[in-house]
Amino acid sequence: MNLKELAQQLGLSPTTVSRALNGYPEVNEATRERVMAAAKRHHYRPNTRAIRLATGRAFAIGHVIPLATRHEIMNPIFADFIAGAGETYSKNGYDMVLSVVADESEEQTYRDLHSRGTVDGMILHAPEMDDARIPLLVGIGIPFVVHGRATGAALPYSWVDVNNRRAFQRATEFLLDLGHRRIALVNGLENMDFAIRRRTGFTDAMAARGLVADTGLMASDEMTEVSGYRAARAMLDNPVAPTAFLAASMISGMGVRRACEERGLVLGRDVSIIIHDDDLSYMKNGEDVPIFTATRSSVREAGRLAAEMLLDIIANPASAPQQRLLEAELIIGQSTGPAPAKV
Amino acid sequence: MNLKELAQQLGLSPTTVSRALNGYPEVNEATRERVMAAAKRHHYRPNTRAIRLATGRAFAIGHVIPLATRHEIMNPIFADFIAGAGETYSKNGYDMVLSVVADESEEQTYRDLHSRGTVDGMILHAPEMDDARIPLLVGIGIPFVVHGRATGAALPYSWVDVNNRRAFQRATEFLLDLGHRRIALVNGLENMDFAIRRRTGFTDAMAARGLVADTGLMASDEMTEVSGYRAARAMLDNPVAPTAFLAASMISGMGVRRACEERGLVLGRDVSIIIHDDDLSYMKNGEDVPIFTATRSSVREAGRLAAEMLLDIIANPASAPQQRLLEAELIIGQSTGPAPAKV
DNA sequence: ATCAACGTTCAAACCGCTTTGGATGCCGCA
DNA sequence: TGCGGCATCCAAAGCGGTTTGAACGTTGAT
Repeated sequence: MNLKELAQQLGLSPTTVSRALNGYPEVNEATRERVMAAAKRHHYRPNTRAIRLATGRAFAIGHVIPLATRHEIMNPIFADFIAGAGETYSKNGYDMVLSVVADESEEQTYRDLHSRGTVDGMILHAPEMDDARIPLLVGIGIPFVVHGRATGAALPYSWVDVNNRRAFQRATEFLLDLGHRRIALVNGLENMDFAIRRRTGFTDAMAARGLVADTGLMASDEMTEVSGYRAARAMLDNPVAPTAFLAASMISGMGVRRACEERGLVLGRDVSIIIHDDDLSYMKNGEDVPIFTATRSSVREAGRLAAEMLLDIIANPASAPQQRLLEAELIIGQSTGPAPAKV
Repeated sequence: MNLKELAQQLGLSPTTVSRALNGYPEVNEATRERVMAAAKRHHYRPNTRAIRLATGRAFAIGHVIPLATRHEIMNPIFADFIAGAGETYSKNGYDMVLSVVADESEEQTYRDLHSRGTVDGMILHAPEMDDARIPLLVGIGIPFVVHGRATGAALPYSWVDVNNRRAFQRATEFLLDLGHRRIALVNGLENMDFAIRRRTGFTDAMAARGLVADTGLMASDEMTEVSGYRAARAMLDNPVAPTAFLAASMISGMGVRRACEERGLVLGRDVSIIIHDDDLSYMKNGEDVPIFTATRSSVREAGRLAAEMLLDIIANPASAPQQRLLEAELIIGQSTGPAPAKV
């Protein structure tokens, strides 16, 4: 059943039916109700393809997820971010179109998504320092929101981010207050902006106490269980092993823990671990009692906020770029304790 | 730049330009090249909204991801499955539209996606026993492929699945051969079809050796780290504790491991664990040496296959339903060993 | 009684492409 | 010379909505 047929059924013109259904004021209330009832009765659903062509809008948001060619890793935090954003979209009648692309064809994907009119806006994931995609999207002239920030970006743009620097600064201070001095950082890939900020937070906090972070205690890699494990194992081999670890995620933290436990170290006694907890639904940091001491910030909530911001920008294209900085909460768990006394 | 403008530039009709670009034979080769060159020069991209309306096809596939209302868990295996499917779609010029919906509004989402013409086909995720969505989609008459199967479905349908029963049967036999008798199953939610099949594989293997699975050693819950931990801890409290565990996923397996290590049990010596490994990119089961003994089957590959199957069905609507059963590989890792001698 | 204003409805154009059903010109062959 | 067949191109009619501009009947004010 399409609009024309429905109009015919009702003895009305398509114009009036369309207006009745879309809440335009110039239609008699009695008529509107008659139309609404008939639409419901016949399960009429306007064809999105036609609406999109007629209105010139896509009612869809693009998420381009880069698949690092080298390791082909699909970062699991995307899953929760997307769940959050998806909530917002469905509430507002938008679709989400997801492209998972090898990062060398990423730029072309953005261009196409826009010039072919597939989407009205995009979310930019996993920004790097001086990220080239930001000037690209600004140049293209399509509304977009970055999940994260890009240090060095010259142009203003909209973003939603966690205060990564502050989070890791606080975490480091917490460990320093517990007496730890040899603190290791098991970071994400440092071409990622968030990883740079976390490192800064870490080194700043160390410096504030007159300490320099040992480069041998700073690793940077994809945030997987295995890489967390490997990094921690190597560091524990260090002649002066660290007494505490900062891990970039729940998952790499589990790798760090595995390395520690393999040596018979007891968490919170022999060694301390603080992770950053994205509050992933399938990877909760414990229930009432957190497994890890953590800096926590819900990535799903970030997804919701970024999507809302983007829809707002689409609705008000002239408005200035928006920003939203989320503070991470410091959760005290069982994985931290006073630095062990020197042997 | 749209088709009409491009045609004007070239002094041709839109018809000819369209045909030249789409490889129709009734256009002079010289003309075609001229058109192609001009299209490239002007960065012409046909508007997808118009193509979709004109052809009556969406060139898009819908993935409806149910968000269990109770716990709102976004299963992370979706991420890798989608990465696999996404590869296939981009290769074939299809978009992926993702809806993350509370499961009570799932049925309506399927209906809408189809009747509004947003997608040409769908992938059905996480089928349950007697899943109501299968008759729904068959009734609607839209091409679809199920990732998994639904025991009890009356109508034929297309699916891609892992041989879950066989995988868990083999894993159980492996443990039995190592001398284990008290084997625990830390399963996924048993309204999920795959979990039922795994349990069957487990109990069948036990029965074949004249053993009955102890119901106290069978847990069923969401596959999170915490629930794996809790289940294992409870089982280890059992007067006759299990000497081996079968865990439904890498993640719940890590919870099981945590519970074991908390008791000072050494993996592969005091206790054995076998997991099912979906070969998730961010959660590899070790590198050269697997962490866990596991039944492995790449969910990303399943995504690729399901997408290919679906596109094939869309291209050949009259064809019979297709099926593809993938066998899991048994990977021997460090987490299993002979059953400890009775004390 | 006249006419502007209003409320309500409609015909037709339009969005940007595909596709049907010719039209045109040229060639070879009878 | 005439004509069927072929290669090539085009005008126009869709696809299913939205939106513009106008028509029509009523109403109220003058």
